[in-house]
Amino acid sequence: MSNEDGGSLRGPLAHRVPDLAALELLLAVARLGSLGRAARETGITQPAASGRIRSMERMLGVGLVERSPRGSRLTDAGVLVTDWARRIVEAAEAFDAGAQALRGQRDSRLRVAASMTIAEYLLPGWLVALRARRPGTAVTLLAGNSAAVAERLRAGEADLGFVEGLAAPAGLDGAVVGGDRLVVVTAPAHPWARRRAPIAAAELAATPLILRERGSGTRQVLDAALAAYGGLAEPLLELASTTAAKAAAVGGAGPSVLSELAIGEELASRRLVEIPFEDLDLHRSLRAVWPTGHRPTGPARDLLSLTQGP
Amino acid sequence: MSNEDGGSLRGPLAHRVPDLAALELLLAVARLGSLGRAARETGITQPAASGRIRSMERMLGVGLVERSPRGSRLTDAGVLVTDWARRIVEAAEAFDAGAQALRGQRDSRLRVAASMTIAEYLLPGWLVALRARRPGTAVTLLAGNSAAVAERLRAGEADLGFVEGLAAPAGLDGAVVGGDRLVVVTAPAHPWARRRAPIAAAELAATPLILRERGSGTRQVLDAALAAYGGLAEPLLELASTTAAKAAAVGGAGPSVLSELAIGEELASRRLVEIPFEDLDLHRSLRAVWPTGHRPTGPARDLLSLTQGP
DNA sequence: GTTGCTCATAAATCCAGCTTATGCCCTCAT
DNA sequence: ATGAGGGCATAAGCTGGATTTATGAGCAAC
Repeated sequence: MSNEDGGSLRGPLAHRVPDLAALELLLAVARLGSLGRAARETGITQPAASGRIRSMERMLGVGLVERSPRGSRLTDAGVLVTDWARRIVEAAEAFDAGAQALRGQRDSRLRVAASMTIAEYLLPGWLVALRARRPGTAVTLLAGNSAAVAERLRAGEADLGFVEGLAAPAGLDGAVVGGDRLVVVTAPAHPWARRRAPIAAAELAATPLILRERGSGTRQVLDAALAAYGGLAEPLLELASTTAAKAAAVGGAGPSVLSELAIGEELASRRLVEIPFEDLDLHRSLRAVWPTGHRPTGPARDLLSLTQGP
Repeated sequence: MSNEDGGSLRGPLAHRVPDLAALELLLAVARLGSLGRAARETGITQPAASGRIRSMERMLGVGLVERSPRGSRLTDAGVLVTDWARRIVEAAEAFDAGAQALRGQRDSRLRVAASMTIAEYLLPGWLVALRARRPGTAVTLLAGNSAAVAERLRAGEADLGFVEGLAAPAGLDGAVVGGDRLVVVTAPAHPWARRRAPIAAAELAATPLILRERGSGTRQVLDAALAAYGGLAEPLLELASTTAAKAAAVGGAGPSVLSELAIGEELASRRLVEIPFEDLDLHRSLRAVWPTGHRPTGPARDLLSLTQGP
């Protein structure tokens, strides 16, 4: 009776989750219906594919593929596993698209400057879509705050920018490509999570919160909105990154106010719960921006068209 | 000038994305501020950690951490990469939680039966949250259609079930834990994507669509809703899985009607666009269910409480 | 100055996974 | 029937990447 129970923290994730190559192979098998064909597509030999699938099945303790002399089909469990695997692969594709842009090729055809929030949460998805639609478009990404983005564009060092905020920076034209909203969140165990009535603005203002540091975009919006209600109370914690603030809130340190872009996953899995509030507008626009008069063309226009919802 | 451009399909993802162990290590470095501490936490030696980070930087072509004699901090690029990496790791955690449940331990304390859709898209997140709140709860997952879920519960072979549909199956009590909605989608290039007016129910009924096979939950809901408008036209394609239907729609084969749970990613990256329609209610409830009178207790109650939104 | 933390480098080792080379099974067509 | 072809499994040998141990060097605090 060692610690071989169905528990959780018995080792690094990498020992319990197959590597990307194996997951991609599984997706190929699901799509092509044959280990051999999947192997060929993946650029390995058939025995290698056979072995990889087998070791994946051993690792998970579940049969994934039903082999037959005329092909392979997924088992019921295999269908589920394959769908879960697809999530990992999609996240990896976003990572890859982002990382490639970060690398900053010399011969880049499209130079994008974006605020941190957008670069973190939205841009990778857009880059994946752009890659699907216009393969071979080399993209460079520069991340910085709104002022830095504006500066790059004015200096001609970027072709297209993305910023969040209430208005487009001076000297730049723009188009709204989406919205963001700050939400009040707590861990599910916090008393606020059991309230039925919305939090009043004044109560929110009077409560010590977990916040980003003064100067961050999130903090500025909140400061402005609560100014009419006496301004923010002394923060409970003041942290340098959205991630740190999120982690503190998840850990139950107290209520926080964060961008809904940053906490989708946490809300879905109920590591955080959203607390309704009233009398406040914590929306902000996400804008694509470009130098006044220089309407985007070429690759920049391609990317822009991806971001504009129907 | 080989194909070493900033393109896309120059090899398997695994060659351009670090493995899970490296990504976890990066997250640990970000959290702990030191390669050595991160190494210890990850269960490897300091030189191994140093090498892993270095090879990751070489792979991505970007510096990620700034080393100093009294610790390491992330670079600007490192912050972005770390956030993107976190997405992959979270997807891997969901995979792991799901896979472990699929394995079906003997000594399981909680046996869950769920419909495919819920097992695919929602359950892994719930299991991650459950693991965080009640570590050591061993969960077994059985996936099947609504009838199979009901059967398991009545036979006492499962403690808690999840089904989608308009009403709880006979003999079972239930509670709504969420909603699902069928949406009309096309590839962005499809003429419908440029329409401004919603699709009328009659027009939708008359159009050949990419659909799941007759008998699937999705198909049933759509059939029922369109019965009043002359019923569904002959399908354009009839496919055996949601994934296949999605792939066909993304490929531009035509319009499809799919669960919004299944296409979140595709909508966000605009590989698919949602087409508004009118005069139809394509909502369906997601319910937790249990044998009449046997209100869930223990681990089942823990899981149930996770799924009920505020 | 010494202790303690940080990280980098070097050399030896070890293991995991690949490829090549087979063999068996099944189906289909001749 | 009987061969041809596609599909998968097994065995053996090899290669390379990643790890560990051992050590050195830089900086800070006492």
